[in-house]
Amino acid sequence: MKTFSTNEIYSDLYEQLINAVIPAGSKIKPVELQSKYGCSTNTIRDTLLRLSKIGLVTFQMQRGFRARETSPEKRSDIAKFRVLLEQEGAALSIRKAGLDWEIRLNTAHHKLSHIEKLMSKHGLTDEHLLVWSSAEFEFHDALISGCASDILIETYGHIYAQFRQQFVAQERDFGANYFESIIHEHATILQAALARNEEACKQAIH
Amino acid sequence: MKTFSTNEIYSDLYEQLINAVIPAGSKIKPVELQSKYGCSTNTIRDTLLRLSKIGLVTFQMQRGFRARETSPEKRSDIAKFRVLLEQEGAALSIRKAGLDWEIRLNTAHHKLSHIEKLMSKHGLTDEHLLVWSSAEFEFHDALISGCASDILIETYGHIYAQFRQQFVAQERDFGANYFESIIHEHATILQAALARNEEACKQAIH
DNA sequence: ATACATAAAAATGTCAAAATTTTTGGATGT
DNA sequence: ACATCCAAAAATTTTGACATTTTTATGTAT
Repeated sequence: MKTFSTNEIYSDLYEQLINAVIPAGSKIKPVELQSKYGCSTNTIRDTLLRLSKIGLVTFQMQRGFRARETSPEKRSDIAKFRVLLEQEGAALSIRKAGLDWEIRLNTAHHKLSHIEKLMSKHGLTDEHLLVWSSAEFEFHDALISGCASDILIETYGHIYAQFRQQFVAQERDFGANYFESIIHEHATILQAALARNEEACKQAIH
Repeated sequence: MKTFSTNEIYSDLYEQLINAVIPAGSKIKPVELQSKYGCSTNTIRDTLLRLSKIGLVTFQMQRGFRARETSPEKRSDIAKFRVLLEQEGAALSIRKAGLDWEIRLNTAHHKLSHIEKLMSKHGLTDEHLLVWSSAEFEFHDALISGCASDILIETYGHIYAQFRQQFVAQERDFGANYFESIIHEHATILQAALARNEEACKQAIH
């Protein structure tokens, strides 16, 4: 049996959580994962505590761990909060950041755009989705990366992960034009950002 | 020797961190705390992992724990971010919240105000400072409590704790009029909030 | 002196077992 | 049928020992 390093366990659980392989709200029992990863329950516990920092996992004393719950209200809540942070981060970037940022953003969009084209041509394989997933994050992360606020960037990372966790499971059936509109949105954001137009960018993010 | 329950260990460390008894940036070694709390190093580790969720403690694999670092830049960063969240939370509360919220906010301010009067009359004992500390949080928490966004409230709690951690150590020497102005600011915020004036409230928070 | 390699010490991480707490399932009585 | 109590099972937490990694100290060569 393959043995996992602690970091691999962390990454694996992370993946499973943001892709809702471990469904939102479900209980996570160290004993059950122990055999899968070939380690002690303590190591799992340790890892889950670390994941609870991002908010993917909730923890209560004597009650163990759960994948963070979801509900229509929570999804709306997290989506709005994400918009708030991204708007602020983008606005600050537009105001403060220099050429480095523009390049970084452009590069990230280029990558993302490339994958999105592939996906709209061929179907949506799980493999594509995974690559797209990280490229999409990198784009949004690049967008706010010029804001000069570490705490905003850090928090955004957590919120983005939770956003994924909450939505992926629900929105499995992307309509054909769902992707088209996403692609268009990304382009609009890029355009507004590079034009240094704060208001247009905020609008586009929304 | 007194033995501590795990929750007591957590609370005690929490207090020490936000009051900079454990100075920002300093290393935290489980082995050293073990004797103080009368438990195994693993229990300390566990507790520190939980504290890292709030951001009071940073953790790196194989490098252990530290009280979160501070610097002028970081203080400015966290202060700005706190303002952002509080402005948004207050604005949403003003827009959405009902009578309950007004009452809660009023009550919190009343308590806070009471303590602040005591403090400006008599000096600043450490004991007073502790009570004030929690009353101040309750006021700001009440202010955003009507925003109907759990994730904003949760995040604000973390940021507020970090804010305390970063500033308490630095600003030990409150000038006499420092407190006067704080008292005035709280009153201004309350007034604007109850008048349902978003812009004035945002201004006051700033 | 500085840099580098190495050995000793300290700190951190992992484990399996024991202690504690919560949950489950059934028996009893209302 | 419903609630309550109890015992068994399961899950969680804590522990102390052991393995691994990092840090510190020491000695050697440039």
